[in-house]
Amino acid sequence: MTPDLRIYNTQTRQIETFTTIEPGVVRMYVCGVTPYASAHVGHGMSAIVFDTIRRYLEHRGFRVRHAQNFTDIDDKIILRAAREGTTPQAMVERLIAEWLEDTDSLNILRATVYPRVTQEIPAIVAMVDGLIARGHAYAVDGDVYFRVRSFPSYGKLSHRRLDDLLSGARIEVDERKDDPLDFALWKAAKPGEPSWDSPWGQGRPGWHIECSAMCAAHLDGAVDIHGGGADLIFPHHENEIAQSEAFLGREPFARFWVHNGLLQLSDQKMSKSLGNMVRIREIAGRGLAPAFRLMVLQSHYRAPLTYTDDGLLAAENGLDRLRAAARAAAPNDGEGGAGAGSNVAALAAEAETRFHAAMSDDFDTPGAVAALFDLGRAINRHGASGGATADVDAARGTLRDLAGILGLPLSDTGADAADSDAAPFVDLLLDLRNQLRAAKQWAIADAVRDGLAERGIAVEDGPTGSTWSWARRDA
RNA sequence: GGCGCCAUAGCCAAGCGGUAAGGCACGGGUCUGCAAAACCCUGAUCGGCGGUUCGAAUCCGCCUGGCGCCUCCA
Repeated sequence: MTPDLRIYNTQTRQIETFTTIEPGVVRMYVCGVTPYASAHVGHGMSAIVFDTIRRYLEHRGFRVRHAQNFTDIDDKIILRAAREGTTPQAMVERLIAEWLEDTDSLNILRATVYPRVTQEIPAIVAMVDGLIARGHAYAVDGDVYFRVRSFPSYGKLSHRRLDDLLSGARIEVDERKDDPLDFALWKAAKPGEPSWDSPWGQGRPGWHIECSAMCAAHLDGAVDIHGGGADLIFPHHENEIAQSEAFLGREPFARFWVHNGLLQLSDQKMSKSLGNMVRIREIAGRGLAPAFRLMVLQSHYRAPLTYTDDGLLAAENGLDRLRAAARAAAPNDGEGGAGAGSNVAALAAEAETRFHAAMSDDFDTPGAVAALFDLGRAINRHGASGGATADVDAARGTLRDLAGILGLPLSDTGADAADSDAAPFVDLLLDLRNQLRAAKQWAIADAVRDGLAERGIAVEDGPTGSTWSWARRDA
């Protein structure tokens, strides 16, 4: 039997049993990106984390309504577009297309909807208007600010007190605001900026309001899971709560606040503003996107993870191990003792149980992955020992299925070798080489293997014949 | 200054009161013409000091060292 699903909630700081507003349906909103530069691996980590959560929820039988926004208008976009001599719209379109390519490469399922700020202006204006009407916001010179003091529970997500925030002294003082902590819902347009009509004049939305409006428009106002990187807890998510709950007049706006730890690069947060980023397309271009996914999954989603190239390559090696174990047709030698005793079927069932126990416990993907590796070893151990090959095949199926839940495809990477234009020629070379081997012409046979290796083709000799595959690009 | 997180074998990383998962790398074996793969074997008492407990990596306190948020950020 499958254990209850338990998830850590940032707001309560506790692991709670997961329940939904509507039975069988999960409304999940994950803060997306502001497309003003290529996505880096930190964004990739977040996308992988929430994609894995979504996949597991779906595996558990939930229908997941997954919304991820694009903040397609803001200061940085305007600035960057101007610098590049293009329009904000053109740049945004290009980068959104890039984002979808990048997330595809990481095997991220497409969200149910990708709302964009610029397409939600009426809903945003309506919400801002409603907040003014309820006394939670006020307009000044074309700007509109949320009155933080009007929302008594402000700070409940990030566990801050207003007085502590004030003493931070890093809040710029704006005389026009009633209170230094008040934040913008609507910003008056400056000359030349993209802008929209509103009751307060030409302008555009503030940073936080979009997500509230989109949750209202696309997920019926309240959500079961609201996610994002840990750096969004304050002020972004705190402000979202204030806006949404003040507007809706009820709580909670989100039942589970889920935040992933941040990816670090050389012991420092990776961030677009710091410029210390590694782009997703760089690793995808090296064929290491699946390895990156495994690297992320081998650490708990709430813990920070340091990105290193060594770590990435280590994950690739581990992934190869899983792929080999899952490969059905490979009649590996490896006549390990195996023997009777434990049987694969039982070990597969055990791995599955461990997998679900781990995933149900606040998405402990490292534990789930460990179960996968153990199952892989059990398969390899029994693989060649004759016996119940049907059980071994079934275990391979279990391994592939469980890995699939994590978004790790283990299916034959050998397929692309067979499809390659070079295949007939490589096959011919291997055929000739095996004739040489039969004649014990080792030196020439090895020269062929070495020559192929130099050209990126790895050859392996097994008891039933030789196989080849494209070696990983670069290394 | 305020709030919070982390510190486990060479590296990465689980663990949530009962005597340390998993991955990578290293070394020794088996198999192999060789190589590769696979399998087997080998390694930590959990940053330091106190405390609570029959019992703590797991709870509490202090210290040391990292990091995050408080400003745009996944």
